[in-house]
Amino acid sequence: MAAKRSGAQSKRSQRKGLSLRSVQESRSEPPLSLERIVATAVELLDAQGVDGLTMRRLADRLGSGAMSLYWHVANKEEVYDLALDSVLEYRGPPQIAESRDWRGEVVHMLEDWRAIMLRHPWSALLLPRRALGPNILGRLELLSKTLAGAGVADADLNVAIWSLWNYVMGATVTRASFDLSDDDRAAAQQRLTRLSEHYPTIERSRLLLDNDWDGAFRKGLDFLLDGLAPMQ
Amino acid sequence: MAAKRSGAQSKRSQRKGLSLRSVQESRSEPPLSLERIVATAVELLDAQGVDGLTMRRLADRLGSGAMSLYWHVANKEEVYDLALDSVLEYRGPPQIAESRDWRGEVVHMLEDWRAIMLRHPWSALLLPRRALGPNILGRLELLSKTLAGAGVADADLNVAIWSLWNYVMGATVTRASFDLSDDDRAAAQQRLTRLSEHYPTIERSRLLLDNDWDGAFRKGLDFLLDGLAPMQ
DNA sequence: CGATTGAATCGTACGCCGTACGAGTCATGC
DNA sequence: GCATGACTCGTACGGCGTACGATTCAATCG
Repeated sequence: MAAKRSGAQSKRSQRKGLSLRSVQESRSEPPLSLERIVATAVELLDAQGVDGLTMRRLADRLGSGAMSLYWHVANKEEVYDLALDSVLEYRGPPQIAESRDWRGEVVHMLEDWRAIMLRHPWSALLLPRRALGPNILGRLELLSKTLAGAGVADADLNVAIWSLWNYVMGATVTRASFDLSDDDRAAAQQRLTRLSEHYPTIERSRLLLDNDWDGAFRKGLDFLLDGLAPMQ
Repeated sequence: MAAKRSGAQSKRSQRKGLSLRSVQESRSEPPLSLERIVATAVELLDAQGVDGLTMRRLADRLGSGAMSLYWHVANKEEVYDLALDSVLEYRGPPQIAESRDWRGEVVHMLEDWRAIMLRHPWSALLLPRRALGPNILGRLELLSKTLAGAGVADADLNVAIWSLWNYVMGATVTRASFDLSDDDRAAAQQRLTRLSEHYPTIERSRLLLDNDWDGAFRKGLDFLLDGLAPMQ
């Protein structure tokens, strides 16, 4: 059915875990490394979008042959996985004491999340098609812990988390898709105006045009949190 | 930047609009038509997923040469666009009188929407990357009209609509992505269990495992609608 | 009636993609 | 000095989207 993602392993990762150093010592940094590959992949994705990333281009940018990548990485899918997860690292909010303002913390976490994905629009399109990496799971865990700490019962936790996650994902994906099609902002506006000509209510509310996306995101989030609050 | 989608036109659609009949008359139905192409593309997408659709395969299934498709369609992107929009047709709820139970209507529309996209998981992955087709816009318009009819002020309409849309999109995309990676349900469970080992709260809530997706969707939706209600 | 047209089909070919395969390089430890 | 194993990469294969031009065939017109 879908893509198989199970058995794939880079030759590198098949080795147990020994002997990382040796080559490391040479003067000018080793031309290839997983870190450099992932970082360059992110650069490329930022610059060219999801379809702009090809193994050959990636290798070119790294000054190596395309096939050299496959020592460090099992296949292109793994590059996508690593690039996505690498961008989603999260160091919590200032982290003061114990469970102060849970609502503020949740809002902060979710806005940070959204901000990242809007900064890297490809990530919003990629995420639904990739496995959950450690950073994504880490964020989910943190969200769960915060809500649980705020008193949400275990039974309600799933509803709470999925509601928030879904909302953020939807807002991010939608927004990113609008950004994507804005090759030329003015032309896009025109196109949308022409499109919404026969949709009077959409037209009247200027739904597709000058939205205050950030404000709308916050308001919807507040509605959800209002609904969630009685659960604690 | 992103893909250009502007100038593309099938040779067919460049012709004004005359002379549709002629060939129609031959005995065994004409081997190719936009309708057949789109319908077959949907079949293929249902069966093989987003990446399973290729022009050659599509043509094979239609018993024609690959290049013949390009008479009816400008390029592969257009096939995606048409397939997506074709699946999203909507005939409203029983449509009784004027603005009865607006909340019930909204819930019905959104659950129908979600149901479709879960029935065709590829559509959830496609939608964020495609332009808004007439059926999608039609659904948005209907949603807007219902909310406006329920008394939501124009100023609040955008927030209301985007909140709901984002939530539905997120829920759909997330759910579809879980379905996607379930080549083998049992193996997937195992993998998720192993993954969540180091995420105690996720583990405790069994967030990734036996969720009542439908119920959770309804509850989150109710929270949103509760929040929206005061606007009317 | 034959000639012309234009709708529709399709074979071939090009440039790109991911990656299998195996040969090459080179530092290390015997 | 030789074997080993980490790492790099050239070549090649099959598949992709699609540009281009030849082909077929029914309708139209003189």
